[in-house]
Amino acid sequence: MAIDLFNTLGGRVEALVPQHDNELRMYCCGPTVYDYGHIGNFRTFLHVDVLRRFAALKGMKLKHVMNVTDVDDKIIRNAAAANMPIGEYTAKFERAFFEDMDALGVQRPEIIARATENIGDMVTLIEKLASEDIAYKTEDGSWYFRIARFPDYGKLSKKDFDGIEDGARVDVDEYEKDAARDFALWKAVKPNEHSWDTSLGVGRPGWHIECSAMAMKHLGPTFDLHAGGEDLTFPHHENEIAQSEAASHVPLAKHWFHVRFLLVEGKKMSKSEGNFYTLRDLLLKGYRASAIRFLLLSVPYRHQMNFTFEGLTESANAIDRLRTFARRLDKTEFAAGEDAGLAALTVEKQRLFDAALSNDLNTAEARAAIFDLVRAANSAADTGTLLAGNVASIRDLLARFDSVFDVLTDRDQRVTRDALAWAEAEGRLGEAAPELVASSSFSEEEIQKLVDERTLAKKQRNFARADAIRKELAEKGILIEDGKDGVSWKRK
RNA sequence: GGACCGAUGGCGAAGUGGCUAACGCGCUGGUCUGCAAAACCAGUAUUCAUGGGUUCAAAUCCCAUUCGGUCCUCCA
Repeated sequence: MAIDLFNTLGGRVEALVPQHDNELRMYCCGPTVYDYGHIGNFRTFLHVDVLRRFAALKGMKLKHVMNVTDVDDKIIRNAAAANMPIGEYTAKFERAFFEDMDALGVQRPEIIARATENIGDMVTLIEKLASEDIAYKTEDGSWYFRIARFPDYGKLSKKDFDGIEDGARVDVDEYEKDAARDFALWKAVKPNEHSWDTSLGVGRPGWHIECSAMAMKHLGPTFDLHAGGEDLTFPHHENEIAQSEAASHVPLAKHWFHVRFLLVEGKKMSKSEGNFYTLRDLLLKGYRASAIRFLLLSVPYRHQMNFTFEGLTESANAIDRLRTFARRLDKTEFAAGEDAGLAALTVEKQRLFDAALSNDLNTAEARAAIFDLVRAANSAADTGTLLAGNVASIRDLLARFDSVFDVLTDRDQRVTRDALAWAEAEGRLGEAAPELVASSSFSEEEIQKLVDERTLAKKQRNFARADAIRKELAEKGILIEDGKDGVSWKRK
């Protein structure tokens, strides 16, 4: 079964079918490494992650290229402000970016392409465009793309560029361009700026050219899918199409995948609204990485989602339900045999799970299928109709779910510890929630000692002491569960 | 100003012409438990922003209004 996916280019849902050898060749616009990534950035990368994981589940091979923009205006400005060479500055934030991606369980693309390491390919592409008079050089030494030479301009963003829109801003500084909409391919060097001395002159690449050059270098002139946040549709992706297709004369990408923006507490996320959060901000507030991942994935990628703190708590609770069930499956000795009804239900839920993701990556419905299974299986376990022969298929479906959602394995403690260590190194430990700092310094040995003491007290029917210990642990975020198979605990 | 998207229970959210409007969280009651927790069971929107219209039938299609969002040159 193919994956049906909305294609911005066609404006409708179309089957995603790899063109070569069942290998999905995809390019995803990556980060500009000038600061720490925020949750809006990660919503996009997380949904691209779901796409690649589900494609792999459907048996496709993956060749996923992501760029790292490590030279641009903001980088130059910020590095200068920090009095650092841009390479050192971007290395710091690139490292932080991948740490965050790891924290959220986002798989690494097969190929990471840095702009500064591919200048030569960009120059070659611009020269090719220049040879056809599509690129032209202005008096200051910059190079621009002549939009008049690319009739398809606007096909992705569905814009009609005949005439200038009312209210549209037009950059009056760049008066030397032939047309207002012509965009920069190569920017002439300015004083004290990082630059490259090339056949085009001394300067640095424009924003869009890196993606065209690196995508075609690694994936060929036409590949299966190109992804990014919704804002990139125009001008970035439109310009990429223009640059690439004007040179190659074939379509750049078959499918264009755009992830919608999120709201934070019902409003557009912005620094001035005070609702702008990096991943690290949230970790220091005590929210778990898995809850952040699950929340960001719970609303399908084409819908606007409202990111709230209440939602994070809900997601953490929902994950606890799943993890508790997975533990129950592992720890319980089920009676021999197989319940046919439950076996059939498991098959049906797997069908629904796959169908939901195949239907334009409907993560909300896929999730619902798994919760249906969990309720049915818990119920069956309670009434004794979950039998040993049912366990394997239920476990398989959970694993299938987790190969896409990746929230069952608890990596949260490690991620939070790393975030605290980072905060300490950066002198930002004061931003961390106090109970988080207290809880993380509470070792497993200490916890286990108290848990054992409580178990002993219970045996002696000293319930006052047992309850006091339980309360003490609860205040440090440790939750005790007395089960049939002994006492266990978990961090809240 | 122009183009485009959205509004579903206490909260998040699926569903886009036809069975009792998924699922998660929360809340209330019950079972279990020394008490809890976990789990299960029952209850929790006669109703899908508002007002009109089309249809045998609308949360789903059409029009208007209100509100939120994206884009209209470097923001995921």
